[in-house]
Amino acid sequence: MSKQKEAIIRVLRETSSHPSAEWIYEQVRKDVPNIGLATVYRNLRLLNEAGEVSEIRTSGDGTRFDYNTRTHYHFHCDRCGRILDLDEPIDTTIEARIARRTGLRVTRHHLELGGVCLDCQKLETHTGACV
Amino acid sequence: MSKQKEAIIRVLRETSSHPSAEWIYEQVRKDVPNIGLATVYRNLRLLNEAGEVSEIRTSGDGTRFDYNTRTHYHFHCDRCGRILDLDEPIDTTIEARIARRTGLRVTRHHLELGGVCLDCQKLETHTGACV
DNA sequence: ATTAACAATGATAATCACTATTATGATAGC
DNA sequence: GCTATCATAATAGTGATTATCATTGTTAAT
Repeated sequence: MSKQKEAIIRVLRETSSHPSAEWIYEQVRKDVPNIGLATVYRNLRLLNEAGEVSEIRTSGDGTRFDYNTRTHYHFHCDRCGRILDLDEPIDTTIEARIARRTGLRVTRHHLELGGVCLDCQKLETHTGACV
Repeated sequence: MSKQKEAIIRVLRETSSHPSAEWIYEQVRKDVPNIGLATVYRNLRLLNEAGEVSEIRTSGDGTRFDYNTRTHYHFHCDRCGRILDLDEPIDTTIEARIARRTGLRVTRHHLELGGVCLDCQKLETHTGACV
């Protein structure tokens, strides 16, 4: 466990957002100024393979990382690109159900909702923009 | 509507797979041999913006395209990368439900299951590979 | 038919996110 | 102290996608 890896985990743990590798890099630089971007990518990949973080591939923006590896659902704002956690209850039967019906081996599932977040809706009202 | 755009749509309509831009490019070249790769990308982007095709961003493999723009759910094989359509019934209430509960404006949702497809499972048996 | 206006193309350069390479520095066992 | 090991920093490289731009259709008016 290098100080770089530690710093990356600390950044991930202390944010409730779902940051990109680039953003994580910027934050970690405050702790470890001469860290390389490749180190961030490498450790994020290793952490993902070890199941300590999970990758989120969004529609439109790049790859994001999540310290919370338990299955949960996401909302993606098409305006600002932010990802929010939803507290929608997890469908615990769908993987087995589809596996039984189709024969596929199902090991994960993810639900993504999309639209406009509260902040971006407020912004519309203030500016009078019509969408 | 150029003959290039037409050919791209034809390829998309005639395949049940969820092809990458590169694959579409290879197919369209049979019709329009000297089409440029950039033209394929440009038209795919335009078609997506016009809502005539939809982009699928997978975990691991690149962007895929789907001529079917009606909401439906996908299965992503983590071995071969193929995407299959599921005939799981669509949850028609979730968008409104979450919108009501959270205030978010919800305009779309997508469910992705992941695991190992039938072909890749067969392959395991034949080779005796242990996963 | 000719021209003008304009949209779409093909070729290629550039960009972006990410990965491989390589030489270096820290750490631990001998 | 010396060497093996491992993660690192720096940088070059890769692959997918996008921007640029001169050229080529395409259409409409003359």
